[in-house]
Amino acid sequence: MHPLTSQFLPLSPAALHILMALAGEDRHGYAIMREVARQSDGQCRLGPGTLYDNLKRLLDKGLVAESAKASDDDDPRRRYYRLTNLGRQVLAAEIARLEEMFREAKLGLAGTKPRRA
Amino acid sequence: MHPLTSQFLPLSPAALHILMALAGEDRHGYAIMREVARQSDGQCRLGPGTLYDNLKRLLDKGLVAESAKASDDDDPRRRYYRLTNLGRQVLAAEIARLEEMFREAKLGLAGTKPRRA
DNA sequence: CAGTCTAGATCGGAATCCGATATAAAGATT
DNA sequence: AATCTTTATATCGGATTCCGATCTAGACTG
Repeated sequence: MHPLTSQFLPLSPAALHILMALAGEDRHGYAIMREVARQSDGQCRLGPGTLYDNLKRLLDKGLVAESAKASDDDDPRRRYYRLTNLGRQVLAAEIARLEEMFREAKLGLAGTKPRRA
Repeated sequence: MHPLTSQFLPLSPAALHILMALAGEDRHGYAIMREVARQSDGQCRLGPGTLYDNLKRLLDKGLVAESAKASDDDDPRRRYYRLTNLGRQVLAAEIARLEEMFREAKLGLAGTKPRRA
């Protein structure tokens, strides 16, 4: 476990979803909300309170930064966000962490008889 | 997405960890706490408040049930819990859901240039 | 017996999420 | 131009969840 990223783990569900929405490209706030809903097939929908609350915290922690506008003819109200390098590392670490645990859980689910402690 | 399980998703982190701790075998409360800490390399530690709060809710929802004692010479204070069939299905569905999203996120992380929305 | 560990459980406070709400610009339609 | 709808940022009170101190007490060890 990397000392660099472990202080940020475990991520809250909302933070995880936001980082994942930004994994592929920079997005503005409203687009993040839409992407989270899309990625999760509607299972996870962030309201504006949750989004901006979490964005603020992620900005403060340096996992996310504001990024430049897409272009000069882009909607001028939009504020774009991107993952920092740290944010990418933290997201990768959280994914690795959970996937490792899922591996073990799936082994347990594959068994049918409860074994006694 | 199965209509049977989707009403229970997304799971909160604590609920997910508890279900995973019970995936392999029945455990009593204190052992669940220890297993969660072990599975997550100490990244996630449930305090007693979180544990019993969540256990109660999982019991109410039918994802977890109390189970028989391990043996007659087991510590008599212990209360054992097990995953119900529904609990197993919900856990499997949550893992599948997250793994699918991780697949996509990892593709995004693998790219280095931010692409514009 | 005293000390330590195991085990169940509660509860007030802090943190996080929900979602209604507000404001307003941009786009579409009439 | 006026009106309606969608996009976009943001706030905030209330609800929910988590934290962890705390309590009680049994089991084990020396």
